[in-house]
Amino acid sequence: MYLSKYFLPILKENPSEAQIASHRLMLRSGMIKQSSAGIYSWLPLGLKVLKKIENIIIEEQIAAGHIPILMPTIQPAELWKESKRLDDYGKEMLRFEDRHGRLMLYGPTNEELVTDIFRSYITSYKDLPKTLFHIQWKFRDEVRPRFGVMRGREFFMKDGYSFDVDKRSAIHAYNRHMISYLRTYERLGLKAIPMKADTGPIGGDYSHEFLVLANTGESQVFYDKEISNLSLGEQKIDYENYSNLESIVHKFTTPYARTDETHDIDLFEKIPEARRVEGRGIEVGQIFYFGTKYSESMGAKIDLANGKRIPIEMGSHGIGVSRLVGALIEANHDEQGIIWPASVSPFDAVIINLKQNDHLCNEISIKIYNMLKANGFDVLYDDRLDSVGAKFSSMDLIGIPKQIIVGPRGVSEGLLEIKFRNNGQRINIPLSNNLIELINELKK
RNA sequence: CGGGCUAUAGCGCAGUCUGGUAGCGCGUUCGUCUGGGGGACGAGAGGUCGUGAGUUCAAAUCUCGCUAGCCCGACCA
Repeated sequence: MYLSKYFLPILKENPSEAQIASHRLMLRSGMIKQSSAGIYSWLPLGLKVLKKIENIIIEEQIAAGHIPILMPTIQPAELWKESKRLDDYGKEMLRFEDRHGRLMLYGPTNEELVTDIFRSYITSYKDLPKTLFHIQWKFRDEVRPRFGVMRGREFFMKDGYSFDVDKRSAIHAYNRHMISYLRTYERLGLKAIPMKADTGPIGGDYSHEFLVLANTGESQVFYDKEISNLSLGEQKIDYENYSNLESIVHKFTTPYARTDETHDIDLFEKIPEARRVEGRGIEVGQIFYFGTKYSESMGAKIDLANGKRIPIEMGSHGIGVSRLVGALIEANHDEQGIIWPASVSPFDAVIINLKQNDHLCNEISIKIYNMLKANGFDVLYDDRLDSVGAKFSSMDLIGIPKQIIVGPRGVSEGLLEIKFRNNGQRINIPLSNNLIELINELKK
């Protein structure tokens, strides 16, 4: 993409409404534009990141055996009457009437809708287990939206719903979600810690929130340092294997890790002092096994082999996709701007032409651009006529991990320069005919 | 939902107290120069001062209403 042909409305000054880094940087780098309180348009750069995160989530959910669907944003209120949540939800739920006077709502979540789908078709234990998920816009009419996309009213969320014949199978679904989420966060370049969450009236041990450590986070967190050293790494996961998943989940849920909601000071103080960590975190996901809460009230039942009819065991599992964009920036930025992890960066690399009037620099920049595109890289070419400083600053701001710098000085010596956004290091690369050295460096 | 604050050019702000020609920086347009960290000079364009009423010879400025947005708290993925 030639920058001169793109739509990248960068702001030089800080918008007055943005208080925290991610919000400020998303506005400045032209990723989003506020439409009204807590509601945003996603501009090209922001949309690219949002879609990259979404794709990683989809890949990992499919790898875990879960099935994508898409449910509507607008739901009929009748379903919520059935589950008895219509009144419980209060003013957070945006309600309105259609032209026939039927009460509708903009969905804040989809348990009712998905349970309705399931009960319409599934009647036998032979059809279970199944997990359906979708990634869709949701709306919660927060009294006080803030922090940009981290606490908007409209938000993009992955929510998955598991349907199982019994508790053992439902817990396996829970474990699949735990592990597929851990893998997702790792691929996003984030350290997210599963923390024991409040299960409310249902009780039990089967709810975890995933928190990204950041001092702007809204939750107070307490954990054993050991848990932050755990990672799935490259290990292959067999999502069908009950005991294998169980042992991984056991490993990740044994060390103490809780938010202030479930914090137990006595347990916390049993951890050796050197390993106790207190901090703040941003919640980027939650998994929850809740048994027959909705299947019971909404009549989603199956026949067993022995002819008995029982309500389906369910769980719901969510990842805040749009919120993750903010969380990623909170975790990856410096004074100059955003520093994208390669997996979610809106572009793989940017070519900065330092002398836009120079024939040689132009020729070489264009050649690199075409060559990289042909090799499958998504490259931004900063071909603006702006001064060098303006180019460097704005490219640092938008945070592309690798900057390929083409300037008269290097070109005259037959060299290109790559600057790495994360550590500021620069290396020289010979300017060869096939650019193989450059391509290899970008593949790293 | 309680408490506080703001609204003036695309963005950031001054002007409001003490009513009288609407201003600054950045950006933007044109031209010349410049070209390894938001460059220089020159010339332009751009505002019914959030909105409605009132006071006044005269309102960005004073009064009242409304709307929108932000901050603290309660709440929340």
